[in-house]
Parts: sequence; structure tokens; C-alpha cells
Amino acid sequence: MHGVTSADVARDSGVSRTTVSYVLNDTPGVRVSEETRARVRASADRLGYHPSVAARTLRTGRSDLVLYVLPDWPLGPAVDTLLDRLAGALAERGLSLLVHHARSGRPLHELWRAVTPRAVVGLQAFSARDRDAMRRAGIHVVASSISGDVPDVFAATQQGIGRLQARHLIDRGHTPLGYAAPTDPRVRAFAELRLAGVQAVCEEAGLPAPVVVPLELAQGAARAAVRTWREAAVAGVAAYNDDVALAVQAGARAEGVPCPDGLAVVGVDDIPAARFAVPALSTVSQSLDTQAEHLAAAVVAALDGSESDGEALPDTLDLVQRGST
Amino acid sequence: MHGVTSADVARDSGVSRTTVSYVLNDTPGVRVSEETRARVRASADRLGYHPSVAARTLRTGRSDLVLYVLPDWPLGPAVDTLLDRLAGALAERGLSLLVHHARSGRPLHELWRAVTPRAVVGLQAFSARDRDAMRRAGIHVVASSISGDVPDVFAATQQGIGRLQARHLIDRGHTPLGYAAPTDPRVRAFAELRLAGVQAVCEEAGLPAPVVVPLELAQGAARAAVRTWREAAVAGVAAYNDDVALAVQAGARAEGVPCPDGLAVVGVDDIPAARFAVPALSTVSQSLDTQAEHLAAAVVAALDGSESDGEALPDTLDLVQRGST
DNA sequence: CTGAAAGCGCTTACAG
DNA sequence: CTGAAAGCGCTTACAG
Repeated sequence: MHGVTSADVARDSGVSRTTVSYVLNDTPGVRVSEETRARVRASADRLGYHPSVAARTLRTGRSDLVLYVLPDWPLGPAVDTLLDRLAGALAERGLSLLVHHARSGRPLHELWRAVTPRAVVGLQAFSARDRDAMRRAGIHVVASSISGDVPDVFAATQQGIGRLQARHLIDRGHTPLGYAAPTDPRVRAFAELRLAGVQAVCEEAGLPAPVVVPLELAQGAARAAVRTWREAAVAGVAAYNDDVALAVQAGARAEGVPCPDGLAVVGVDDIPAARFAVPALSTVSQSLDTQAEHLAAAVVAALDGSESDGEALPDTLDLVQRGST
Repeated sequence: MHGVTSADVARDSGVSRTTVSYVLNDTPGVRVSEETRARVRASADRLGYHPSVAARTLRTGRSDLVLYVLPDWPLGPAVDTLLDRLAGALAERGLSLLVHHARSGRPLHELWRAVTPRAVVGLQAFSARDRDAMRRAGIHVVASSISGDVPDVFAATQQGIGRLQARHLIDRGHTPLGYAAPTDPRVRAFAELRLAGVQAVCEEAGLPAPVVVPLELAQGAARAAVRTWREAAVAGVAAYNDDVALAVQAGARAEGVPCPDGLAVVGVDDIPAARFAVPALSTVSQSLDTQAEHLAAAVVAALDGSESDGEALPDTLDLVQRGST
């Protein structure tokens, strides 16, 4: 049984449910004697009273939930950091995280119409239709792009990663460039954005377009890729992430190509294994912590009504140079 | 505005709210003509009706939420797989995942009493008090241990990992043994369980207890650790996970100790980097996918009332032998 | 086969 | 300063 209701508390403390509500919610602009307040709170405590979320939601038309839409793509470790920060920041305000699974096939609007969350948060931009409908329903919408219609912050960051990798390779004289793409179709959007960054820098520098090779995470595939790059005289490879970069290094080793002199490689993520590779792997560090913090702050700001348009995502990209470039 | 209610649908289709409810919920044992059903459904569709979750929950005393308690320890990539499988399996039954953050400081009972979820799922065992209170409230409780009071399945699995590592090293003749522990305090519980497995096997084999060295993920720390093991004549090291194992390999390399002949190493997780290490890293693969699937199945079974006591976690541990042992 | 009515637990004008 | 009463939207005995 759920059991204890505000009526029980009222009876126990000898006041009306109205007063119980006033006291327990600290309703502003209401005068209740300190003595009564204490009595009510003591009763609530003693009886183990917890207001029914359902009833409150029904009455106020607004729940204490924040809907978090998981993206289509696998987040990997990032999801942990993100969830952690978000759930933590929300818990401080008495809000809870409801997770929606984009891959589940259940349409988003079915969920938000049903639960009337306080805010909806996603890493991807929502469709204009979804977004407008949610706004009209008074729900705060926080996409990865902080201010409504600005191009996606995450997209900008992804391109920035590719740009940083390319510029670094060029600065170190490892030209022309190659790109080691992942084969997992779910991260294609990311890979394409990062690659676009590399391509843009090549063009700006008057270099030929990077030689793109999709790379299975296996020895054989890696060797074949290295051979392809060698034939094209590629001297520096930007890899989709550290795992792919490590594969490239292994392929080069197997082909007898020295790194970085024969083929330089730069990854993304700075996973622990990067610093133990031979030679140690240069990589772009993303500072997910900062990004997660930023997202959490954006949500909280939206809830507080301060909208926080201006606040751009601080620069979270960092090139860690090690032996592989 | 939320707007459309069952009253609107009733008016629009010329029936009572009762009938609307019967039709839309397919209430069994109720006869409504096919024609009426079609009319009601058409109205609901056309008006964009979505029953209020809050009202339904208030009325029935049971929500469509499953509360998922994130553990104290960082899950890393695992959380992604777990969430994915769980949210997917639940979405199929019209249930949604509510995430509770153990680290948030907000007590668990406050949340479950407030939202009356259908089930509560956690990777850790709940306190007996929490568990009993939830059961009494009619909430299904699914901990990592499937059947209520059996010792924690995850704990058993962790010990199994250590046992597998130790037995492998012994079989290959790499004795006596060392253990490379992590320094992150949040994973201490795991590390201790895995180490216990190693210790048990050593004892059973009549070997000295493993030499335990906590290992920072850095070159210097790794070298020092390797020196310690050398002094103790350790020939085989079980590492907490692949990241730590990779550090050990790097330390050995820097100390001029050949792997595996001078020092053999076995990790846990089979991360992509493991197969590209030099020599390639032997490791215990955990098959998180299988474990996640199993957890999702346990939740669904609990909801369906079939409890599924017997169904033990299938064996998900696998030793992948490569060059480092 | 269908409808009128009660009631889930809360908050909030509105009266006193 | 405090309370009686309405109503949020739904489901479900209960009558017809």
C-alpha cells in the first residue's frame, strides 16, 4: 500500500490538508505559525509521508521529470559521464531523469505528451515539428545546440576535431594526409563531420584531399590500409578515434613502416591505452566532463528561465602530442 | 496546454468516457461493437489524444515506469549496453526507464515512494530494508542477483574473472603470481572480488599468495611495479583490467623485461586496444551484451509474474589467449 | 451492450 | 492565520 496521504498528516497534526500543503511546499506569501509548521513537519516525518507524484502532476499539469533522449548512435563511455552529471545536477533540484530510447521505435511525442516533463534534453537537434510542439506545451527544450536555432554545437565540435588533427599533421610536416574511417555504420555521422574538418583544412592549405580508408579493427584490414596509403604517398593519418589509430599503428608495424617517420598517426579521445602505445599515440582530447557539465548547466538554466542563450560551449578540444606524430 | 482528454474523444465519437476507456485499453470481458470501436479509435487519432499518465497512475496506483538505479561505481562503456538493452526491452511493453543516481545523495526510498514504479532494477543488491519495503508496496525488485537471496551474481562473476586469470597463468607456467590493482577507489569493490578469485586459486594450487601492487596509469608507476614483481620473482601478473595490463606491459618494456618470458600479463575486458598491443594482450572477455540481455530478461520476467528464479546467468566469461601469456 | 458517478491524492483559489 | 470545496483526467465497480 502507498498508504500515507496528506490527509493522514493533517489528521495527525490537527490541521487541514491545505495547511499541510502550505507547510510542506513552503508556499510563499502564506503565514503559518512556526509552531504549526514544526508540528506538521514532525507528523510527516513520523508517518513517513511522501506526496504522490502522480497526484501532484495531475493537479499542476507539470511533472518533476526531465526527459533525456538517448541518441541513435552508441555513446560509449560518454553516456556514463553525461548521465552522471545530468542526473546529479537535476537531483539537486528534486528532478528525475526519464530516459527515452531513440532506437526503441516508440515515437518521442507519445512519451512527452503522456508524461509532461519539465524539460526535454537531447544531444541531437529535434525535428522542428517536435520542438515546436513541445515548446507550445510549455516544455523546455534543450538540444545540444544551446540557443534554439544555431547549428548544432556537437556538430561544430566534431568538425573542430578533424580540423585540429589535420592542422597538427600539417604543422609537423606529415603530408599529404589520409583518413582512417570507422566501419560501424552507427557512428557514420560523427565520422563524416570529423572527416569534413580534415578536408576543409587540406583545402585551405592547398593540399590534395585526404585519402579515406574505412578500417575494420583487425590486423589484416590495418595492413591493407597502410599499403593503400603508402601507394598514395600519404605521410600522416588522422584516425576516427584512438582505437582506429592503434589499429593503424599495428598495421604499419606489421608492414615494416616506421611510425612516425614512415607514417604519422593521430587519434581522438585520449584513452588510457594511447599513452602506452609504441610509439605513444598523439590524440585529441575531448574533455567530455566539461561538455557534460555544460549540458547540465544549460538544462538547469533553461528550467530557471534564464535561457542562457549566449553561453557558448567552452573550447574543450586539446591536442596531446606524443611520439606518433 | 495538454488539451485533448478522454472526454473530448467521448464527445467527438458520441459515446461515454467509459466506452472510450474500454476501447482504447482493450479491456477484456467487455463487449463493444466493432463499429463503435472503430469510431472511437478514429476520433482519438484525429484529435491526437494521449491519455495522461499522471491521471492513470493516480487512479490505478501503479505507473508505467521502471526505476533503474545507477551504481556507485563508474560503469564506463557497460552503462551504454545496459541502458540500451533495458530501455529497448521495456519500450516494447510500453514501459519507460527512470534513472536514479545512487551518487546523488537523494535517498532511494524517497523516489520509489513518490513515483510507485512497476519495478526497481539495480546492479547492486538493495539493503534488506529497502527491498522488503518495496516488495510490500507491490513493486518488483530485480537486483543483479536474480533470485532474491542468493549471493550476488555480479559478485560471483567478479570472483570468476580472477579465478580464470590465475588458472590460465598457472597452466602456462607463469608462477608465482602478482596482481596489478587499480587505484581508483570507486572500483575497489570489484578489484577486491577479482583479487579474491586469484588468491583462492593460488591457495588451491599450493602457491604463495599473489604480490599485490596498486598501479597508477602512468609510465613511472608501471616501471616501479615491474621492479617490485621482479624482486619477488613473480612471473605472471593478473591485471584488474586491460588498461592496467597495458600499463604493466609498458612498464616491462621500459625495464627491458621481455613479455611473456620475463613477465606474462593477462587483462580483463578485451578492449580493442588489447589485440594491437605488443605482444597482443591475453584477456578475459566478459560478454557484457549477454549480461545486459539477461538483466533485461529478468526484469521482463518479473513483470510478467513468472519470477524466473531458476534461470542462472549463463556463463559469460571467456579467456582470449594471445601473445602476452 | 453502454453510461452516470465515485474516487485516486494533491494544490489552490475562495471564504471566513 | 486556517479550512471547505473544487477539480486535474483517468478507470472501474455498479446500474440499467
